[in-house]
Amino acid sequence: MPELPEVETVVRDLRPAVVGRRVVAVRHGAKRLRRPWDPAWNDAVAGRQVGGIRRRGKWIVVELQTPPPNPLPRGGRGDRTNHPVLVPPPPAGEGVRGWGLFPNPRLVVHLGMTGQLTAAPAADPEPDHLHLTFALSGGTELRFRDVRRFGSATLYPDEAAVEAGFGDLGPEPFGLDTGYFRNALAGTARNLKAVLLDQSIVAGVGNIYADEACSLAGLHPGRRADALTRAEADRLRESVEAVLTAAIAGRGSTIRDYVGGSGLRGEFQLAHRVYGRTGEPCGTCATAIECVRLAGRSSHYCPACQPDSPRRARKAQRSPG
DNA sequence: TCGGCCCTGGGG
DNA sequence: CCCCAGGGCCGA
Repeated sequence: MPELPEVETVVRDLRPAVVGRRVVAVRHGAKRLRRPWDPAWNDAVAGRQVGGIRRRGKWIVVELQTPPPNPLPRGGRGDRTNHPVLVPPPPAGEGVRGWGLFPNPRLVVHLGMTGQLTAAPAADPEPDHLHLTFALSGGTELRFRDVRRFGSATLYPDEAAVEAGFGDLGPEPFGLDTGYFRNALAGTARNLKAVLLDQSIVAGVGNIYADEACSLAGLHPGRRADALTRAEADRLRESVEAVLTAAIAGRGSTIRDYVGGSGLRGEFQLAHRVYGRTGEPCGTCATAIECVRLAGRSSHYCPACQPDSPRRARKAQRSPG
Protein backbone atom coordinates (compact mmCIF):
# COMPACT_ATOMS: atom_id res chain seq x y z
CA MET A 1 0.00 0.00 0.00
CA PRO A 2 2.29 2.56 1.19
CA GLU A 3 4.90 4.21 -0.92
CA LEU A 4 6.96 7.22 0.04
CA PRO A 5 4.10 9.77 0.13
CA GLU A 6 1.94 7.53 2.32
CA VAL A 7 4.80 6.76 4.69
CA GLU A 8 5.74 10.45 4.87
CA THR A 9 2.13 11.30 5.74
CA VAL A 10 2.11 8.70 8.51
CA VAL A 11 5.30 10.11 9.97
CA ARG A 12 4.07 13.71 9.84
CA ASP A 13 0.79 12.71 11.46
CA LEU A 14 2.45 10.70 14.20
CA ARG A 15 5.17 13.20 15.10
CA PRO A 16 3.09 15.58 17.23
CA ALA A 17 1.13 12.66 18.70
CA VAL A 18 4.03 10.58 19.99
CA VAL A 19 7.24 12.62 20.32
CA GLY A 20 8.05 13.37 23.95
CA ARG A 21 5.83 10.64 25.34
CA ARG A 22 7.10 7.68 27.31
CA VAL A 23 6.33 4.05 26.50
CA VAL A 24 4.31 2.72 29.40
CA ALA A 25 3.69 -0.79 28.10
CA VAL A 26 4.09 -2.95 25.01
CA ARG A 27 1.65 -5.60 23.83
CA HIS A 28 2.11 -7.90 20.85
CA GLY A 29 -0.10 -10.39 19.08
CA ALA A 30 0.63 -14.04 18.42
CA LYS A 31 0.71 -14.06 14.64
CA ARG A 32 4.10 -13.49 13.09
CA LEU A 33 4.86 -10.65 10.75
CA ARG A 34 7.50 -10.80 8.00
CA ARG A 35 10.02 -10.41 10.82
CA PRO A 36 8.64 -11.77 14.07
CA TRP A 37 8.55 -9.38 17.03
CA ASP A 38 11.01 -10.59 19.67
CA PRO A 39 9.24 -10.48 23.07
CA ALA A 40 12.60 -9.57 24.63
CA TRP A 41 12.26 -6.21 22.90
CA ASN A 42 9.36 -5.31 25.17
CA ASP A 43 11.73 -4.70 28.10
CA ALA A 44 14.10 -2.67 25.96
CA VAL A 45 11.26 -0.39 24.89
CA ALA A 46 9.22 -0.09 28.09
CA GLY A 47 10.09 3.04 30.04
CA ARG A 48 11.84 4.78 27.16
CA GLN A 49 10.80 8.06 25.65
CA VAL A 50 9.99 8.80 22.02
CA GLY A 51 12.66 11.23 20.91
CA GLY A 52 11.64 11.53 17.27
CA ILE A 53 10.16 9.83 14.24
CA ARG A 54 11.37 9.96 10.66
CA ARG A 55 11.09 8.31 7.24
CA ARG A 56 13.72 6.67 5.04
CA GLY A 57 12.41 5.40 1.73
CA LYS A 58 9.31 3.42 2.70
CA TRP A 59 10.66 2.74 6.20
CA ILE A 60 9.59 4.45 9.41
CA VAL A 61 12.15 4.96 12.17
CA VAL A 62 10.92 5.68 15.69
CA GLU A 63 13.79 7.02 17.79
CA LEU A 64 13.66 6.00 21.44
CA GLN A 65 15.82 7.29 24.27
CA THR A 66 16.29 6.94 27.97
CA PRO A 67 14.07 9.62 29.48
CA PRO A 68 15.82 12.47 31.25
CA PRO A 69 15.33 12.65 35.02
CA ASN A 70 12.25 14.53 36.10
CA PRO A 71 12.91 18.17 36.89
CA LEU A 72 13.42 18.64 40.60
CA PRO A 73 11.03 20.95 42.38
CA ARG A 74 12.31 24.44 43.07
CA GLY A 75 13.32 25.39 46.55
CA GLY A 76 15.83 24.24 49.08
CA ARG A 77 18.49 21.72 48.34
CA GLY A 78 16.77 19.41 50.74
CA ASP A 79 14.29 18.60 48.05
CA ARG A 80 16.99 17.15 45.91
CA THR A 81 17.42 14.17 48.16
CA ASN A 82 13.86 13.84 49.35
CA HIS A 83 12.16 14.04 45.99
CA PRO A 84 11.12 10.64 44.67
CA VAL A 85 12.59 9.63 41.35
CA LEU A 86 9.65 9.29 39.00
CA VAL A 87 11.56 7.96 36.04
CA PRO A 88 10.77 4.25 36.00
CA PRO A 89 13.85 2.14 36.45
CA PRO A 90 14.65 -0.49 33.84
CA PRO A 91 12.47 -3.57 34.22
CA ALA A 92 13.52 -5.92 36.97
CA GLY A 93 15.67 -8.96 36.34
CA GLU A 94 17.17 -9.01 32.90
CA GLY A 95 15.80 -5.54 32.30
CA VAL A 96 19.02 -3.75 33.13
CA ARG A 97 20.79 -5.84 30.58
CA GLY A 98 17.94 -5.19 28.13
CA TRP A 99 18.40 -1.43 28.37
CA GLY A 100 22.16 -1.81 28.18
CA LEU A 101 22.00 -3.83 24.98
CA PHE A 102 19.77 -1.17 23.44
CA PRO A 103 21.44 2.15 24.29
CA ASN A 104 19.52 4.10 21.64
CA PRO A 105 16.66 1.86 20.54
CA ARG A 106 15.24 2.38 17.08
CA LEU A 107 11.89 0.91 16.16
CA VAL A 108 11.93 0.36 12.40
CA VAL A 109 8.57 -0.28 10.78
CA HIS A 110 7.68 -1.26 7.23
CA LEU A 111 4.00 -1.18 6.28
CA GLY A 112 4.21 -3.80 3.54
CA MET A 113 1.01 -3.77 1.50
CA THR A 114 -1.67 -3.29 4.14
CA GLY A 115 0.13 -2.01 7.22
CA GLN A 116 -1.26 0.85 9.30
CA LEU A 117 0.67 2.71 11.99
CA THR A 118 -1.62 5.04 13.90
CA ALA A 119 -1.88 7.00 17.11
CA ALA A 120 -5.19 6.54 18.89
CA PRO A 121 -6.68 7.17 22.33
CA ALA A 122 -6.23 4.06 24.45
CA ALA A 123 -9.99 4.11 24.97
CA ASP A 124 -10.64 3.54 21.27
CA PRO A 125 -11.82 0.00 20.51
CA GLU A 126 -9.10 -2.33 19.27
CA PRO A 127 -9.36 -3.12 15.57
CA ASP A 128 -8.87 -6.62 14.17
CA HIS A 129 -5.44 -7.60 12.80
CA LEU A 130 -3.74 -5.51 15.47
CA HIS A 131 -0.23 -6.86 16.02
CA LEU A 132 1.62 -4.34 18.16
CA THR A 133 0.51 -1.77 20.68
CA PHE A 134 2.73 0.74 22.44
CA ALA A 135 0.85 2.35 25.31
CA LEU A 136 2.26 5.85 25.73
CA SER A 137 2.06 8.33 28.57
CA GLY A 138 -0.93 10.63 28.28
CA GLY A 139 -3.33 7.88 27.22
CA THR A 140 -2.23 7.58 23.59
CA GLU A 141 -1.50 4.27 21.91
CA LEU A 142 0.79 3.73 18.93
CA ARG A 143 -0.81 0.84 17.03
CA PHE A 144 0.50 -1.34 14.22
CA ARG A 145 -2.22 -3.10 12.26
CA ASP A 146 -1.61 -5.23 9.17
CA VAL A 147 -4.13 -7.50 7.48
CA ARG A 148 -1.78 -9.31 5.11
CA ARG A 149 1.21 -9.30 7.48
CA PHE A 150 3.72 -8.35 4.79
CA GLY A 151 4.83 -5.57 7.09
CA SER A 152 7.38 -5.72 9.87
CA ALA A 153 8.45 -4.04 13.07
CA THR A 154 12.01 -4.52 14.29
CA LEU A 155 13.98 -3.09 17.19
CA TYR A 156 17.59 -2.10 16.58
CA PRO A 157 20.02 -1.14 19.35
CA ASP A 158 21.28 2.08 17.75
CA GLU A 159 21.57 4.16 14.59
CA ALA A 160 24.50 2.19 13.23
CA ALA A 161 22.45 -0.99 13.34
CA VAL A 162 19.58 0.75 11.54
CA GLU A 163 21.90 1.88 8.77
CA ALA A 164 23.32 -1.61 8.44
CA GLY A 165 19.78 -2.97 8.31
CA PHE A 166 18.95 -0.67 5.41
CA GLY A 167 21.69 -2.36 3.42
CA ASP A 168 21.98 -1.01 -0.11
CA LEU A 169 18.89 1.20 0.06
CA GLY A 170 19.34 3.95 -2.51
CA PRO A 171 19.21 7.71 -2.04
CA GLU A 172 16.06 9.69 -1.33
CA PRO A 173 14.40 10.93 -4.53
CA PHE A 174 14.41 14.61 -3.56
CA GLY A 175 17.29 16.66 -4.85
CA LEU A 176 18.66 13.56 -6.52
CA ASP A 177 21.93 14.15 -8.34
CA THR A 178 21.36 14.40 -12.09
CA GLY A 179 24.52 12.54 -13.01
CA TYR A 180 23.79 9.76 -10.56
CA PHE A 181 20.34 9.14 -12.03
CA ARG A 182 21.54 9.32 -15.63
CA ASN A 183 24.26 6.79 -14.86
CA ALA A 184 21.89 4.49 -13.01
CA LEU A 185 19.61 4.38 -16.06
CA ALA A 186 22.46 4.04 -18.52
CA GLY A 187 23.86 1.12 -16.57
CA THR A 188 20.97 -1.29 -16.98
CA ALA A 189 19.00 -2.87 -19.79
CA ARG A 190 15.90 -3.26 -17.62
CA ASN A 191 12.80 -1.24 -18.37
CA LEU A 192 11.92 2.01 -16.63
CA LYS A 193 9.28 0.37 -14.47
CA ALA A 194 11.75 -2.13 -13.05
CA VAL A 195 14.34 0.56 -12.41
CA LEU A 196 11.92 2.89 -10.64
CA LEU A 197 10.74 0.02 -8.42
CA ASP A 198 14.34 -0.87 -7.53
CA GLN A 199 14.84 0.53 -4.02
CA SER A 200 18.62 0.37 -4.36
CA ILE A 201 18.53 2.96 -7.14
CA VAL A 202 16.02 5.38 -5.64
CA ALA A 203 14.26 4.76 -2.32
CA GLY A 204 10.52 5.18 -1.90
CA VAL A 205 8.92 4.77 -5.34
CA GLY A 206 6.36 1.95 -5.67
CA ASN A 207 3.90 0.77 -8.27
CA ILE A 208 1.58 3.76 -8.22
CA TYR A 209 4.18 6.50 -8.40
CA ALA A 210 6.38 4.67 -10.89
CA ASP A 211 3.44 4.71 -13.30
CA GLU A 212 2.53 8.29 -12.45
CA ALA A 213 6.11 9.49 -12.90
CA CYS A 214 6.40 7.82 -16.30
CA SER A 215 3.12 9.41 -17.29
CA LEU A 216 4.24 12.85 -16.19
CA ALA A 217 7.52 12.41 -18.06
CA GLY A 218 5.77 11.18 -21.21
CA LEU A 219 7.80 7.97 -21.17
CA HIS A 220 6.53 4.45 -21.74
CA PRO A 221 7.28 2.37 -18.60
CA GLY A 222 8.47 -0.48 -20.82
CA ARG A 223 11.25 1.60 -22.41
CA ARG A 224 14.77 0.28 -21.89
CA ALA A 225 16.48 2.44 -19.28
CA ASP A 226 19.80 2.52 -21.14
CA ALA A 227 18.07 3.76 -24.30
CA LEU A 228 16.91 7.04 -22.78
CA THR A 229 18.44 10.30 -23.91
CA ARG A 230 19.94 12.54 -21.24
CA ALA A 231 16.97 14.87 -21.60
CA GLU A 232 14.57 11.98 -21.08
CA ALA A 233 16.46 10.76 -18.04
CA ASP A 234 16.40 14.24 -16.55
CA ARG A 235 12.70 14.55 -17.28
CA LEU A 236 12.04 11.28 -15.50
CA ARG A 237 14.04 12.36 -12.46
CA GLU A 238 12.10 15.62 -12.27
CA SER A 239 8.80 13.80 -12.74
CA VAL A 240 9.53 11.40 -9.88
CA GLU A 241 10.20 14.31 -7.57
CA ALA A 242 7.17 16.26 -8.79
CA VAL A 243 4.70 13.43 -8.45
CA LEU A 244 5.94 12.48 -4.98
CA THR A 245 5.76 16.08 -3.83
CA ALA A 246 2.22 16.43 -5.13
CA ALA A 247 1.21 13.13 -3.56
CA ILE A 248 2.55 14.16 -0.16
CA ALA A 249 0.52 17.37 -0.44
CA GLY A 250 -2.49 15.15 -1.13
CA ARG A 251 -1.74 12.98 1.94
CA GLY A 252 -1.00 9.94 -0.23
CA SER A 253 -3.24 7.60 -2.20
CA THR A 254 -5.84 5.34 -0.64
CA ILE A 255 -6.72 2.49 -2.98
CA ARG A 256 -8.15 0.30 -0.26
CA ASP A 257 -6.40 0.05 3.11
CA TYR A 258 -4.12 3.01 3.47
CA VAL A 259 -4.70 5.47 6.29
CA GLY A 260 -2.36 8.13 7.69
CA GLY A 261 -1.08 8.27 11.25
CA SER A 262 -4.31 9.77 12.51
CA GLY A 263 -6.49 7.24 10.69
CA LEU A 264 -7.46 9.53 7.78
CA ARG A 265 -7.52 8.26 4.22
CA GLY A 266 -5.43 9.84 1.46
CA GLU A 267 -6.76 12.04 -1.32
CA PHE A 268 -4.21 11.76 -4.09
CA GLN A 269 -5.88 8.79 -5.78
CA LEU A 270 -8.30 11.37 -7.17
CA ALA A 271 -5.41 13.01 -9.01
CA HIS A 272 -3.94 9.87 -10.58
CA ARG A 273 -3.28 10.32 -14.29
CA VAL A 274 -2.98 6.63 -15.20
CA TYR A 275 -2.79 4.30 -12.17
CA GLY A 276 -6.02 2.34 -11.84
CA ARG A 277 -7.55 4.13 -14.82
CA THR A 278 -7.37 1.35 -17.43
CA GLY A 279 -9.79 2.10 -20.26
CA GLU A 280 -10.50 5.63 -19.12
CA PRO A 281 -9.61 8.55 -21.41
CA CYS A 282 -6.22 10.16 -20.95
CA GLY A 283 -6.65 13.61 -19.43
CA THR A 284 -4.35 15.08 -22.05
CA CYS A 285 -5.40 13.40 -25.32
CA ALA A 286 -8.46 11.28 -24.43
CA THR A 287 -6.82 8.07 -25.69
CA ALA A 288 -7.84 5.08 -23.57
CA ILE A 289 -5.34 4.26 -20.80
CA GLU A 290 -3.77 0.84 -21.24
CA CYS A 291 -2.46 -1.65 -18.71
CA VAL A 292 0.33 -4.18 -19.22
CA ARG A 293 2.44 -6.36 -16.96
CA LEU A 294 5.98 -5.04 -16.37
CA ALA A 295 8.42 -6.17 -13.70
CA GLY A 296 5.64 -8.42 -12.47
CA ARG A 297 3.35 -5.48 -11.71
CA SER A 298 0.35 -3.87 -13.41
CA SER A 299 1.60 -0.90 -15.36
CA HIS A 300 -0.69 1.85 -16.62
CA TYR A 301 0.09 4.34 -19.35
CA CYS A 302 -1.34 6.39 -22.20
CA PRO A 303 -0.24 4.78 -25.49
CA ALA A 304 -0.35 8.15 -27.26
CA CYS A 305 1.42 10.36 -24.71
CA GLN A 306 3.94 7.65 -23.74
CA PRO A 307 5.35 6.17 -26.96
CA ASP A 308 6.89 2.73 -26.62
CA SER A 309 9.97 3.29 -28.77
CA PRO A 310 12.69 5.94 -28.76
CA ARG A 311 11.97 6.65 -32.42
CA ARG A 312 8.31 7.39 -31.79
CA ALA A 313 9.26 9.30 -28.69
CA ARG A 314 11.46 11.63 -30.76
CA LYS A 315 8.66 12.07 -33.24
CA ALA A 316 6.20 12.95 -30.47
CA GLN A 317 8.76 15.38 -29.06
CA ARG A 318 8.93 17.26 -32.37
CA SER A 319 5.17 17.52 -32.74
CA PRO A 320 3.55 17.38 -29.32
CA GLY A 321 -0.15 16.74 -29.05
C1' DT B 1 17.28 -10.65 -13.57
C1' DC B 2 13.06 -12.88 -12.99
C1' DG B 3 9.49 -15.65 -10.93
C1' DG B 4 7.61 -17.46 -6.85
C1' DC B 5 6.36 -16.82 -2.36
C1' DC B 6 4.86 -14.80 1.90
C1' DC B 7 -0.68 -13.50 3.55
C1' DT B 8 -5.77 -12.01 3.67
C1' DG B 9 -9.74 -10.19 1.55
C1' DG B 10 -12.44 -8.18 -2.12
C1' DG B 11 -14.37 -8.32 -6.62
C1' DG B 12 -15.72 -10.54 -11.11
C1' DC C 1 -14.17 -20.58 -8.36
C1' DC C 2 -10.67 -17.49 -10.15
C1' DC C 3 -7.74 -13.44 -10.16
C1' DC C 4 -6.12 -9.25 -8.23
C1' DA C 5 -3.82 -6.04 -4.72
C1' DG C 6 0.54 0.57 -2.44
C1' DG C 7 6.20 -4.76 -1.16
C1' DG C 8 10.39 -7.21 -0.42
C1' DC C 9 13.15 -11.30 -0.17
C1' DC C 10 15.15 -15.49 -1.76
C1' DG C 11 16.52 -18.87 -4.79
C1' DA C 12 16.88 -20.62 -9.59
